[in-house]
Amino acid sequence: MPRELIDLLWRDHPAAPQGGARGPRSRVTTGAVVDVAITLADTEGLAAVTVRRLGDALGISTMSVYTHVNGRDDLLVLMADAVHARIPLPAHGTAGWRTRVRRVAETNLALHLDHPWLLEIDDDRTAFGPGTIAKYDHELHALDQLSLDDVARDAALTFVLDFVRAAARARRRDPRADEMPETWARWAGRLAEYLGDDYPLAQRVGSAAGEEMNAASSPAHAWEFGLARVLDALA
Amino acid sequence: MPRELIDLLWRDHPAAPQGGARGPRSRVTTGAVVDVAITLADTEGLAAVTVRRLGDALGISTMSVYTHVNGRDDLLVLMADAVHARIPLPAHGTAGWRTRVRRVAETNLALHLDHPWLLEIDDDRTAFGPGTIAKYDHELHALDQLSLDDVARDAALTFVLDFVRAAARARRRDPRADEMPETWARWAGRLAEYLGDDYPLAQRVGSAAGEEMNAASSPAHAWEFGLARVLDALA
DNA sequence: CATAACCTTGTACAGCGTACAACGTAGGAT
DNA sequence: ATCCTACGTTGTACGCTGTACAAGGTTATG
Repeated sequence: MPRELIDLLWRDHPAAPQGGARGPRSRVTTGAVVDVAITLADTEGLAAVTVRRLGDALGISTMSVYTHVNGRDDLLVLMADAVHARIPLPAHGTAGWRTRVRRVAETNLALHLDHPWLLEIDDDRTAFGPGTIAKYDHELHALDQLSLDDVARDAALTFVLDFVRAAARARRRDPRADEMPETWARWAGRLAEYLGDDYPLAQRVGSAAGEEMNAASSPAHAWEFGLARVLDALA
Repeated sequence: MPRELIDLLWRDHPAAPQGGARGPRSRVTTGAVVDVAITLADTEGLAAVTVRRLGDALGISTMSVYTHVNGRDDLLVLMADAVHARIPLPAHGTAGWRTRVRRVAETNLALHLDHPWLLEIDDDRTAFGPGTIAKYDHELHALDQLSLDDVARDAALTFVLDFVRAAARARRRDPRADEMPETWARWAGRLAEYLGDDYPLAQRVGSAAGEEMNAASSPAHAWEFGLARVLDALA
C-alpha cells in the first residue's frame, strides 16, 4: 500500500482513495493499527510501540503492518492526529475569552496527561491531519473576542499551547523515578561535598523547589499560577 | 570505570575521585569524550552520536568509550551539563530586572540555537551538574529585585526558560524540510479537496501563519512579541 | 619479581526499522 | 469458466543500535 500519509490521515473522508477491490481483504484496517498503537503507547510508553510488537498485538505479521502504515514515522503522525480527533470540542457559547482560553488550556493539559508520549512526537506533518485541523479551528475561535489579526491570533494560541506543553513536561513522571531514592541516597553526600558553601541561592531555592515538587498540591498550584500569568499576558 | 554519574559530572572538582594509579593511563579523558560528542551532535545531530561513531572519532575502540562514560544515557547528561558550563555568566550589575531577564532569555535562546539537540535531552539528573547549577544560580539572581519567595522565584525562572525552549523548538529546522516542497506539491491539491469550505478560520489563519513563517524577519518578530508578553506576565 | 588493579579490545547478543522476493487470494476481463 | 492482474501476507535478511562479557596487555605497588 503506497498510500500517501495525507490520504491515510484523511482515510475516513469520502474523497479518500480506497484500497483496490482485487486480492484478499485486509485483515485489519489502518484505523485499527493506529488505535492499537495508541493503547500500547498509553500503557507502556512510546518506546514499546515497535513494528514487531504492533504486529503481535494485531495478530498479523511484522511486515503486514507496513500494508496499513508506511513506516514508523508516519505511524506517529497518525497517532497524534487520532488523539487530537478524540478531543471534545464543545461550543464556546457566550463565555468570555478568558474562560474560553482557560478551557482550551485545561483540555490540552488533560490530553497530555492522558497521552504523555505526545511530547515525544515532533513532526510538522501532523498539522495536516483532520483531527489536528479541527482542534486548531476550535481553539482559534476561543480568541474571537480579542481583536487580533491572523498572524497574531496564531501566535497567541501558540503561546498558550506552549505553556501547556511545558506544564505537561514538568508533570510527566521521570522513567528513572523508581531508582531515584536510592540514587539520591548515594549522591546527596557527594553533592554536598562538591557544592560546599558555593551557590547559596541555588542551593536554597533548589531544595525549596525540590520539596515543593514532592508536595501533593504542588502541580495544581503551579498550574494555576502559570495559567493566570498567561491569561494576563494575552490581555 | 564504575564511577558514578555524579562524580563524572564533577570530574574537575578537587574532591572528585581520580582514576587509580595502576594500569595504563587512559588514552582519552572523559572531558574529551564529552567534547567530541558535543561537536558531533552540533554538526550531525544527536542521532549521529552513537557509541561506535564516538569511538571512531576519538581513535579508540567502541567499547573503550565505556571506560570514560557509563552509557549513552549518562553521556547525554554530561553533554548537556558541559554546554551549560560554557555559557557566559556576566555580572548583572546595576541593570533592572527586565533587562536582566531579557539577557537571560537571549542567552538561553543562543544556547539552544547553537545546540538544537538540547531539546531532545530530558533527564532530571542534569540538574546536579556543576555547569547547570552555576547557570541556575546566575539566572535566579536575575530576579533579585522582584520580591519573590523561593518557590515563586523558581517558578518564575521556569516560566521564562520554558518560553525560550518553546521558541527554540519553533525555530529549529525540520529534518524533513528538504523534501517538504515536493511533498507539499503532491499534498496541496488533495488537502484542498478534503477541506473544501470547512474550517474557514483555520484555513485562513493557518496559511497566514505558514507564510509568515517563511518570511525572513518572522522569527525575530515572534521572539520579541513573546518575550514582551513574558516580561509583562512577571510584573 | 609477583600481584593486583586498571585500560583496551573483539566477539556476541538481542533488539530495532525495513527492503525484498515469494506466495496465495480474489475480483475483472475475456 | 478461465486467465490475468492487482493486492495482502509472510519469512528472510541487512545494517544499525546499545552494551554484557571475557580475554589480553600494561603499569604501579607489595
